[in-house]
Amino acid sequence: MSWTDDRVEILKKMWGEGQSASQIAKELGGVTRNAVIGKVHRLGLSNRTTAGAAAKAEPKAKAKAAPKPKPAPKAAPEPAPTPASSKPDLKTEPAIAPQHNMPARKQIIPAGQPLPPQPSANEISPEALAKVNEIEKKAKKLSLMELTERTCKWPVGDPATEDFWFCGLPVKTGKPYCEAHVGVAFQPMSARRDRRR
DNA sequence: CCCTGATTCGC
DNA sequence: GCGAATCAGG
Repeated sequence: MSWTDDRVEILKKMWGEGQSASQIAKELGGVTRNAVIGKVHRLGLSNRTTAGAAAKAEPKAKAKAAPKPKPAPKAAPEPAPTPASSKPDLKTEPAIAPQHNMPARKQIIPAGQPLPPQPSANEISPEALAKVNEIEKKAKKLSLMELTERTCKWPVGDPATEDFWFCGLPVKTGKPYCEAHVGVAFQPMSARRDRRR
C-alpha cells in the first residue's frame, strides 16, 4: 500500500480528530501504526494536544549506550506557524445558548433509542450476576472512544445520560467482553431454557 | 502487559 | 519518502 492522496486525506482527518496512530492504521489497512506515525511526521503535523502518552519535546541528555550518537547541530528556527491549511472548514462550534441551566432537574433527555439489550435479571445465573456486580465496581468506565479490541465492551448505564460507560476491563481473549460479562452474555441455550419458567 | 507517540536509519 | 526497529513513557 502507498500513500495515495485520499489515504493521506483520511490520515489527516483522523489524526486531526485525535485518533491514535494504531486506529488510523487499522482504518487504512495495509499499514502499521509505525507507518502512520512516520507519515504524520513527514507531513509535518505532529504534536497534537492529546492527553495520554504525549511526548515531551525534551532534550533527553540521557547518556544512553553507545549506538546513538546523533549530533544534530541544526537549530530549529520555528518562525510563525502560519496555518497555511487549504481546508477552510473545521467545525466552528455554534456556541449553543446554555439551556438556561438545569437546576436539580434529573435529566429530561428522552432516550431516543431502545436501550441496549441488558439481559433481564431472571435469565442470569445468580453466580454470574453476583460476579458482574462485583467486577462492575472495578470497571475502568471507558468511553466509546477508549474501547479497543482488548477492552470489555459491556455497556453500563443509560446511554442517554452522563452516567454511561463501558466496562473496559481486559477481555476474555477472543471475546468482546471481560470474563464476568462473557458469563452473562454468552449462555448455553440449555441453561436459558432451564431457567425459564 | 496493554497501550501511546517519537526517533533513527537502512532501504 | 517509507516504515521497522527502537526508544520513551502512561
